[in-house]
Order: sequence, then structure tokens, then C-alpha cells
Amino acid sequence: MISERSLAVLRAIVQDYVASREPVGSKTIVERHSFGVSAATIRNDMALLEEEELIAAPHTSSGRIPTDKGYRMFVDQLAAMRPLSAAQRQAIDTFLGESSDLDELLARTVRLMAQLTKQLAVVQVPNFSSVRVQHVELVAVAATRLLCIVISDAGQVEQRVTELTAPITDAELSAVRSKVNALVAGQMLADAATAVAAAAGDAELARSTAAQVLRAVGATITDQVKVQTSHRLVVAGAANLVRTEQDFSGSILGVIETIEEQVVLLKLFGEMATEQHEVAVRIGRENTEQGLAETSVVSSAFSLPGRDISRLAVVGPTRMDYSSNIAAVRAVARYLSRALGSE
Amino acid sequence: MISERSLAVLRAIVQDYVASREPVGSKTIVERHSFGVSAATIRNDMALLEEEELIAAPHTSSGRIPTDKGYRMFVDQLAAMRPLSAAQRQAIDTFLGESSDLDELLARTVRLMAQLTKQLAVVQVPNFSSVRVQHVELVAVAATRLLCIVISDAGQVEQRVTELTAPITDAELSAVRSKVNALVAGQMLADAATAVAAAAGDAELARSTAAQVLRAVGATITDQVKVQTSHRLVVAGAANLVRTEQDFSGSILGVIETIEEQVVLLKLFGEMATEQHEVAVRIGRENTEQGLAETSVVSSAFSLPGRDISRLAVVGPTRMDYSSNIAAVRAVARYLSRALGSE
DNA sequence: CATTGGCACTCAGTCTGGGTGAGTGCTAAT
DNA sequence: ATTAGCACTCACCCAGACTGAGTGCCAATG
Repeated sequence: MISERSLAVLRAIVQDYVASREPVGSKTIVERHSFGVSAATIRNDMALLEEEELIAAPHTSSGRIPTDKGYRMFVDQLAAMRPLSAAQRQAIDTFLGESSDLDELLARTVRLMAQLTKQLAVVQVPNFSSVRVQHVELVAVAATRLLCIVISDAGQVEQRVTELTAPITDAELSAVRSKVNALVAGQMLADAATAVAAAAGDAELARSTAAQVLRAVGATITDQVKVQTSHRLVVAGAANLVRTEQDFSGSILGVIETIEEQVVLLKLFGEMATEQHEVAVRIGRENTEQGLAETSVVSSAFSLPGRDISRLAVVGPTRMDYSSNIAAVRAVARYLSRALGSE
Repeated sequence: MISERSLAVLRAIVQDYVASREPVGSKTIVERHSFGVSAATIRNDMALLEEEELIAAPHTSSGRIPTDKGYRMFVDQLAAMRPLSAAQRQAIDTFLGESSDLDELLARTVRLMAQLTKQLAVVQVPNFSSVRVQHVELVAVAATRLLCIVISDAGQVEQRVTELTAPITDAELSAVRSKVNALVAGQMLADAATAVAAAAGDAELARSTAAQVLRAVGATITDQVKVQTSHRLVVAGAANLVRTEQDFSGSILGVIETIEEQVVLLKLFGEMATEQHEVAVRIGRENTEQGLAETSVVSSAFSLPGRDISRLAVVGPTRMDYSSNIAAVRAVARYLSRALGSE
């Protein structure tokens, strides 16, 4: 069993190493922290910690640095929750307070997180949850140019312009409009697409202008489905990652590539969704992905009204300030979910 | 006056340096290129080029590397236009062929450019040109929840949900709808916003539900204006920039920060818009911006139907393959403007 | 038995100096 | 104008000495 003091030593090592980027030795610890014991005693504790693989020595004789396992213990048991400063709370309010559309909001969010944590920040764009078609609108922009608009019950709009082979009269258009709306209003998107496709394929219509219109509507609905199931990430603060380049033994190239890939992070978010903690942390090699072996990911779920639960995160070197990053990620996620949710 | 051969030497130096990242000496030149003269002669030419500040020596005695001015001369007079390979043309077709919505198209474009050029790629999101209100739609989502949709003649849609203080009847809603459409249909966005605001401020209505609706419409129109004047950039290929890190004397940190700022690049695009060449190139310190002093920007305009002319670019170290980057940027811009424009 | 002081040992980092070679600049010959 | 020859410069590499932070172990101590 590891003694209480040994854990305190681990905490000291993590804190000092995060602060200084230098392996920390027994002497430094007794100087900077007031343990009531001598350096030799600390050394004994450190030998213990090393045996447990919580710390390691970069070279035979130098200070120790925390291992992934050491950081894990720190995060799980030792990290004091550091409340955000007043200035930081203020920043969240002013940055996110004046929300406009979703893209803008998420762009602000991700920039805010990058700024608060001095790390690379990522936000997953949340999908709409269980969307139904509310209304289909058809507008003749010109004689043979038709604007087709599909509005979902979540207020999401998808539009597309189609070129018809023959002009269409207002009367015809009205007829098709009524028919389409009768067909799809209130339907789930996928069902609506099928229904429209079936109608367009109907023999008696097949070569008519109306069928063209129906096909256009179907394509627009399909587009909307596509937009909603496209899992996208918004990223900011790449400069912060470059700034911490020295914390990576290889280069940050792999890390940046992995993040640009997006798919890896999306997969990771999926895995993290099952964790019970409000803020989930993946440390170093706990990320099975090659590119993230030297990074930690601090992530939390958030939800916006009418949208699926989604995630935001910061990504940085394992040598990061977990306390404040966890606090910042949690605060932003909560702000998004509560302040904006109850609005 | 600089002799013909001296210029050929400059070309050789640029090409070799771009290929090898190593200062190139007189001996290397006579070995790799078949000038019919000895190294000493080349040295004389090099002395000339150095006098003209087209090349410079990193240390007293080592090979020469091109200066910004040298690259400029290379680009203006010496760079052979390198046609894209069949594979590259193919890539453009398959990547951009199946276009869906604008965001998706631009995301593909920027990724494609990053891949083709192995540089960081940027695309400016084009605004709609001279937009008018086509139609305003009001939908009661619930008794006191109103969905307000503004559709422009370019097919751009902006929607927003408002909470009313009192329920509104279908009849009232119809009346307001007609009134609003009469007011704003066909108007430019800015005028429409003013007109609606005036109507809402009208004394006899001021405290009515109708006024609330009008204000909602006004806000939605204003949102649409905002979205359209928001100049945004889409970026991809940051990993490529990191890969060329050694080409930067400082660190790439400043470069990445500058690009994340966006505003600098947008300003640069504004300046480049006046250039007469199809593809504009800014080399090193020609970019007055601090952060881009060691980078070159290769940029071209493109236009999509119904949108303002906009720009795309690649950004990389001054030591880049100008011939192929220029070719790639031009090809992508043309593809966007022509293939998609005539669609 | 935990703690401590003492001490030998290890080893990364730094500094030094000589050697090497690529490459130049100059000069005199062609 | 071009060339060969030659002295010179200077970044780079290597090996060796030195330094100092830090460890590991042991014997002494309360």
C-alpha cells in the first residue's frame, strides 16, 4: 500500500513538473513544499512510487516525471478542483452570451475554450434529435428554376435550386406543393424521403414536370438527412498545441494530422460518452490511437435544445494543468447546456 | 544588366534549393545542370546575382539561397508553368464533382488544395451578391412560439424562433404575414430591416403581439445580413505547415496564430483582389504582416453563381514549389468558377 | 522502524579545441 | 569572357574534460 505521504509526493511531482517542465528531484521537493522530512526520506517515497510505475526517470540519474499512470492517479484522487477565476467566468458570459446561430455559437465556444485553457479545443457539432418534416415550400425563382425548401420541426432549413426541363404554372406548383406536404408533413426525414421517392416513381407521373419537382424535394430531404448525420468538428487553438511542442518526444505532426482527420476524435468521443464522470479524461496511451499517445483529452458532454447530446474537449500534452482544464471544460459545457438550454 | 546565363543560374539555384533545402554552391550547379562553363564562371555570375540581392549567403562561405527578391524574379520570369498531372486533374474532378451544399463544397475544396500542394490551404467563404428579400414565412410552432423564416432571392434562408408574450391566432398571423411580405418583398436586406423596424415602432401597434412579430422578423433579417457580411475562412492542411517547420527561422507559431486570426488573411485577400494576374503571389516580406514575413501566399479568385467573387489560397514557406502550387491553385479556382458556374 | 546524514556513483549537458570539407573570392593565365 | 589555381573562411563534427544535479545505498539515530 502506498502511504499518504507518498501520494503527497506524487502530487508535488506532478504540480512541479507541470509548472517547470523539468524532472523534479528530491531536493527540489523539500525546498518547494513543506514536508517536515528530509530529502532522503522523499527519495525513499520516490523509490516506492517508481516501483508502482507512477513516476519514471528520463535518465538514470535525474529527477522524476509522472507516468501516464501517475497522471491518472493525480486526476482521479489528487487534483483539487480549481474554481474558475472571476475573470474567466466573466469571459464565458460575454463570449457566449450573445448567441446568434449555431455555427457562430460553436465557433465562439471553441475559441473561448482554446483561450481559457491555452490548449487546442474541439467542439463536436451536435445533430438534430429525431427530426420530422414540418413543411415543404416551393418557390418559382424563374420560369424553369425552382427553389425547394424543406423545413424541419427543429427549424432547420435545407434548400436547393433545380432546373426544370419545362416551365411550370402556378396552379401546377400549388397542386404539387399541397400533395407533397400532405405526403411528408410530420414524417421522420428518412420516411419522408422514401415516400417522395415512391410518389415520383409512380407510373402516371413519371415523365411529368411534377415528377421532377418531387425528385427535387426528395433530394433536398436527403440533403437534410446528410447534413444532420454528418458529424463535424470545429477546432481552434492549433497555435497552443504548437506552443507546447517541446512536450512531445516525436513531433506534433502526428497529433495535428490526427486531429485534422476528425474521425479519430469522433470515435474517441463516442467511447467517452459512456463514462460516468461529468468530465472524462484520457491520458496518454490510454488513447489507443497512435497519434494521441502523448496527449491527454479532457472532454465533457453538452446538450442544446432540440439537439442530440454532443461533446467538447481540449487536447494537449499529458503534461498539462489538469485541474484548471477540467474546471474550464466543465464550466463551458455547463454554460452551454444550462444557460442556453433554459433560454 | 543581368545576363541571360545569370538568370539561368538563378533559376537553377531556386530549383535546387527548393528541392534540397540546402544552400547551393557553384560546384553543385555545374554538376546538376549542364551549363557549358566551369564552376568559376558560375561563381562570377553568382557574385552578380548577389550584388542584385537576388541571392544571399547564410554564412560567409557556403552556398547561396534565393532572397525574396530572387523568388519574385523566378516567379515573374523564370517559372515554367507546370501542367497538372492526369492524376491531379482526376483528383479535382472526383473531389469536387459531387457537390452538395456550399459549406461542404468549400470544405472539400480546401482539403483538396492542401493535398495537391502539400501546403496549408485557405478558402474564403463567398458572400451572396446583392441580396433581396424574396419571402417571409411565419409558422406557429406552438401557441406562443413563432418560427420566423426569411428567404432571400438567392435562396439563402435564415430562421429564428421567438417566444411571444401572448398567444396569436391564425387569423392575426395571416394578417401580419401579408403585411410583412407586402412591406419587404423585393427589398434589399438593409432596406427591409429598416422598413420592418419602422412598422414595429408605429404607435398604434407598439404594444401588440403583431409588433412582437415584426420585431422578430426584423431581427431575423438583421441576422441574415450579418451572416452574409461575415467574412469567414475555411482552413485545412495545418499539418503541412508543421511539416515545413524547418524552413522557418523563428517558429511556425506566429504563422499559425496569424492564420487563426483570419482577419490578416482577409485583408491580404482584399489587397490581392486588385492584381491583374489570374494567380497572385505574395512572397515573404512582401506581406507586410509580421506573421507572414517568412511565408508565401499563392492565391486566385473564384466565383460561384449568385455569390460575390471570393478567393482561395495556399500558404507555405517562401521555399516552396511555386510552379506547381500556382498551377494547382489556378486549376482549382477555374474548376470552381467554370465547371460549377455553368452547372 | 521510519528517518536521516553521508558518500560514492552516474550521466546529461556544456564547454573546449582540433580537424574536416564545402565553398568562396581573388588573381593570373588563356 | 573564361578558366585554373590557391589561400582563406567558417559551419559542422568529434572527442575529451568538466560540472552538477540527482540518485541509491548504508550505517547511524531517535
